[in-house]
Amino acid sequence: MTSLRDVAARAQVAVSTVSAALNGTRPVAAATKLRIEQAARELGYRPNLLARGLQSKRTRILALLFPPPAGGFGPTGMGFATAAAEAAKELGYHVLLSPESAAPVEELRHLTGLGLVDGVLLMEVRLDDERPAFLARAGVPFAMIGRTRDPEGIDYADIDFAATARQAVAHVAGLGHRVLAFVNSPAAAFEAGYGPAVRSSAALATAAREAGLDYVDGGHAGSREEGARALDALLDVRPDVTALAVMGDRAAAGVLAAAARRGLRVPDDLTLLLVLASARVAEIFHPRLTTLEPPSAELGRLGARMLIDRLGGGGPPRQRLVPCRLVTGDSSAPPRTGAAS
Amino acid sequence: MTSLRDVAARAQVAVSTVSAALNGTRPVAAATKLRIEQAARELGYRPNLLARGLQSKRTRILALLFPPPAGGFGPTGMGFATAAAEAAKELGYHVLLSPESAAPVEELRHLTGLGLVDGVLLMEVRLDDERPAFLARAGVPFAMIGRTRDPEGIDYADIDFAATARQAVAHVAGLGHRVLAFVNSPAAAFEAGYGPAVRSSAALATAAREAGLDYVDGGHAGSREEGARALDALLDVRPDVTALAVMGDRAAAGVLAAAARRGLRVPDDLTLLLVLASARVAEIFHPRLTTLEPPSAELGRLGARMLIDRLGGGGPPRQRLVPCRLVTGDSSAPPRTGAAS
DNA sequence: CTGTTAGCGCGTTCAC
DNA sequence: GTGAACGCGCTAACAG
Repeated sequence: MTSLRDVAARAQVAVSTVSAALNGTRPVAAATKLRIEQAARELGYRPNLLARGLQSKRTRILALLFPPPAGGFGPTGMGFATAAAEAAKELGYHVLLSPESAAPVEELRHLTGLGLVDGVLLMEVRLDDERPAFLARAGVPFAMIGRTRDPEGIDYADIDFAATARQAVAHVAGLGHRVLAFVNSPAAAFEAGYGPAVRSSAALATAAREAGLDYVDGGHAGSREEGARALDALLDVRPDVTALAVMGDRAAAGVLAAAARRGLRVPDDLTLLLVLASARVAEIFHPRLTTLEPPSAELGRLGARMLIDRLGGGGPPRQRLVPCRLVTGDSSAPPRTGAAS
Repeated sequence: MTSLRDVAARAQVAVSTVSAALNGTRPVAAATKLRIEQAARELGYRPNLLARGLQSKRTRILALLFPPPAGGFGPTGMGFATAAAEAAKELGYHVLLSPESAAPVEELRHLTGLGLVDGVLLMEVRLDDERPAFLARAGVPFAMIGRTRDPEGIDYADIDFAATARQAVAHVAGLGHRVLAFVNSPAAAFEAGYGPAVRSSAALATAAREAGLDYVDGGHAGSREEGARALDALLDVRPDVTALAVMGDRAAAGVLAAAARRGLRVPDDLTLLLVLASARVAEIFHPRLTTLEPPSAELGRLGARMLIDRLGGGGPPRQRLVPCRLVTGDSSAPPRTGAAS
């Protein structure tokens, strides 16, 4: 562990001069500066982050809070995390992975009290999330990936559900469909106020109406079995549905299975859209599903950048909405003529 | 930010006494101790990790190194990370997420030079990985999730490929199959010495031989297209193959598609096994695939524990192998009588 | 049993 | 342009 002092000794200068030379805090003669840099290089000097943080009150460490394993999107969580960590690294920051327990606020109080992190990045934000309120009150800088019901004044990056829904509707309407149904994530997620669950259905309904399509609520499903039941229930009531969006890969698998069981072929008899799943996952379905891929990496990056900018100073809150990417698979096609009543 | 001094002032004692009382470093009179604890509670005191780390040379922070996004297992990476972070938290440690760039060793040199982390947890270890050697030389404590070709003397937790392969072979042999083929991950991964790719095929071949089964090398595939081609190539040469293990979900999707195209039904005409994919993923296939689910969470936990134990003191290196869990889906069945020549 | 002192490695005043 | 001194919050010596 070579320290500033070692470098100073080797370069024959005072410690403070080395600090100044390396940080550019104050002017240092070119010659001595060179000597110092050389000495630092030879010794493989690395500033001790702890000492620096202790002194400067800035650790350049961000906490990334993520919920218990089973929650929400699943695989895409990793996308946020790695992208955020990478973006942070580019800006000279580190990311601390903080798994959340049952008592998120207590957890946060503890974590932020340690003086270890400069700010917090929130994932899986619910509409009425209590964490933002706590952090704001505690004066801890933070940003959200996702957003609360009323996120005014808070930095966040979230999916642009409205644009995404319009995209989806345009896709199916362009193919000639007149009716769009949607099977949402499990009721529990919806009732918990989980953003994507609540906003997806609302946005799809609105977009469909605006485009003159008939929107049908296909209920909720989380498992394969529930997905199958959802399709059955849906078609029993609305046999005129020719296009269906599904949130959640397992539910989609169930829908596909139930469709096959009913003798419906995808995409000939039914157009299927996966909502908020990666193209990688959409591709393992048969047929390959058309999907609205969430911009996980982009959101992670944005979240990290926003938070770091915020640490740097004031400025108005930044709020970014990014639409999903429509990746066309083999599950979309024009409706069968005469399928609708 | 309330500090030790504040607590000391409030409790009318010296700073060092507070430290001692809170850490149990040295005996403190019960009465004063109580007073101190009360004061600390009232002030909401949290020890500053930076100051503590600076003094004690132990930050209680672990770095979790993970490779660039696209690599290896994919989704399961998150399993390692969250489990490791949770296990660490239970033991009073934090986990720093460190994305790895193209120059892993330089990266490590930098990271460990910062004095920020006590130890390093390595993921996605290759057989001839250079990182363990560097860390050992640098005297940085570390543990691996996965293992090198010769991991003697190093702490690691890895998949028990031999046991997993025996399990797979027993499964198909128990159904009556006599021939087992294996489509491995992309050639690039194999040639890079990526542990799971290399060890899976070797273990399956050995296990098959021991059980008296015929083992057939089905080549490599990473994408859906490659998976399809792999099946075609395989069956052209060995039409007697009735059981097939595939590593990688996209490749498996291709195999399934190619099988359908050839008029082969799964599981009636072909038994399909997914290797090293989560049950969650296996479930979205149609039919539900039988899978060997990697013990990601368990490995993450073990890795974190081992590393922390190592920091605590010496002791012999701990090396743990954990088999995958066989989750039976709807893709395994007895071979069609007369299918083999 | 408790208080005083020193120092972890760094940045930042100040004098010079 | 440079150096000496102080303090960030904490732990670990040593006195008392």
